[in-house]
Amino acid sequence: MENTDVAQILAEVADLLELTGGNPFKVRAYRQAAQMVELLPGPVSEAWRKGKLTELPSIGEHIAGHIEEILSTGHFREHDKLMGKVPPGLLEVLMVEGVGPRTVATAWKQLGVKDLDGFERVCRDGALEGLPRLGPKRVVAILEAIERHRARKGRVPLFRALRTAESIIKQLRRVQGVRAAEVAGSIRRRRETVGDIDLLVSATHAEPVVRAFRRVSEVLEVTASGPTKCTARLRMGLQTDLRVVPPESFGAAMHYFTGSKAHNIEVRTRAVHRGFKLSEYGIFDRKGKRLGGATEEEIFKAVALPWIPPELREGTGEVEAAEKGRLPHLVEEGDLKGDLHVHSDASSDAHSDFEELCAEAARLGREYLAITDHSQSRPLGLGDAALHKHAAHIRLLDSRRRTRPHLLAGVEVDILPDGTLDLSLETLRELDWVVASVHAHFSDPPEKMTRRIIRALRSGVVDVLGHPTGRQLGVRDAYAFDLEAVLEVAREEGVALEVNAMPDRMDLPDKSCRLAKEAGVRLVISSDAHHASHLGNLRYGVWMARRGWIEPGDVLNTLALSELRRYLQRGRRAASTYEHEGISP
DNA sequence: GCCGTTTTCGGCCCGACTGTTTTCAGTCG
Repeated sequence: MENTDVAQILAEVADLLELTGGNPFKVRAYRQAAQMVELLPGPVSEAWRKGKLTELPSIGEHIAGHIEEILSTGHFREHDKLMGKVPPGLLEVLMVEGVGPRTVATAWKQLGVKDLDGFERVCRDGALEGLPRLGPKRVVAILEAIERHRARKGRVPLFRALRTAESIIKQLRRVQGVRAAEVAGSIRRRRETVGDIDLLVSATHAEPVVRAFRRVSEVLEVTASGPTKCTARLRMGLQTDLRVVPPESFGAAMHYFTGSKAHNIEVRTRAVHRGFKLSEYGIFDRKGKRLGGATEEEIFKAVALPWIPPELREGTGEVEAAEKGRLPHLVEEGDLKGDLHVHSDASSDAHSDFEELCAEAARLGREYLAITDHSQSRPLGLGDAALHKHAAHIRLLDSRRRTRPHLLAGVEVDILPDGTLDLSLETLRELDWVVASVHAHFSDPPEKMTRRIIRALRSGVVDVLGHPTGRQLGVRDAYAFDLEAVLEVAREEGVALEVNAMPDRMDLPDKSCRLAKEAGVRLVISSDAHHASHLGNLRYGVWMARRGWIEPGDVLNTLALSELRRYLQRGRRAASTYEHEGISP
């Protein structure tokens, strides 16, 4: 039982309660608890064993008891009971954007809708349109949203797939005779969403590995199984393919099953041009003599290439770059010196105080943290006066601290619909670090969104644009705007773009990272931590950056604090080109 | 169901937007 499974059960209880008209505050309690569990970096079962569940924010005595029930029995009676009352297919209907519990409950009770197909049917045949507050425009919007939902389906965010994959790998490594067990496929390439899980094992005898795999608790149903290969559907919904190969083929198989398809075709073509044959079993010459295959390095070497990091293997120029010795020296998590987007409990949606944040950041070896709580238009966010006080408090605290991490006084200020900022420029100028983000009005038309963001970047007080596309993996697509126009302004104004490392955001997307680099815009890889435990999530941002060919020099927070301070002084703070208030959007 | 320098009861964010109405319900962030 993994965090995701527990979180899913709790979230489903919230949905089911909502559909049956339960107490909305109870609904919210379950939802918050689910999110807490989902984003916990360590296993929730460990917190349970140590009796520390109730120490987590949003988890009280009741829900801790429920989690215990789920972990120890695999079931939650309350959940089963609710599932008996509500058609389970309705949960998927709730995931359609713009469709909430009231609409679903109405369609269910009045039209007998039981699942997404049924819901689509009543949208199309006009039955839904007659119901209260449901006119033609909404029905059209809903049908479009159903289509988007269907397009997203079948892929899950990397962090979910990775957790399951790593858990299975750990179990396979314990099987006797296993030399190595690794995750391949799009997970290894660190794509932000994953359609299936590819697992690869090196062993002299395949059968025990396949047998063990079939018995793994994550497996729901085995759909195909042979002596060296097994395909199964997992409880979490994805399909997974296991391949067992002999040690002398492991590198070739890793390369083959890591992909991408486009990358493999390029490398294989190179092999053919040299008179070789490349397959998942190895690389061979014309006479069938094995030239290599135990390691990936042997494969690359045989086709006269240096080893290419998996994140680059998308067939987007990495082979050519490798051939010319121009592969980027990709950024690594260890290059990051600090974290420049962190919420303290002064933000209503965050849970850790300065002390907890500093302790965890110290443990992770961070040299500095920028405390960037929300501005006033967020619920309970900070206004000018409150932020002034907050910043003073942060600086005082920092001056008293003798150890790392150092604290920077910052803010995450909202970019309002007209492109102005949610705090006075005077206040913002005082701060060490300003993240500016869009948090509302996501559906502005692209031209308006572009103008809105550009106006914010021209304010002369913004250091970085936070989670630039607003996407939430598996939930919400990026909002539409002209990235290239924004990049141009960002470069002119010396504003960086954030690579937000929240596992369900990973925003900036990889391709956009690459565009930013080409446009001469610096990046900042930040955790956007809302709890001390989230500070460890930076790797998700690093992965996106690596997929975007990003090197340490492209990333501001690879700078030591003294260098960062120097950079900020000669950067946009020196010359503001724009008077914010007077310009219309 | 959670939470508490407004602490064990009684709050819990709330305004904007949209499509639907003719004053507002539902959804979202």
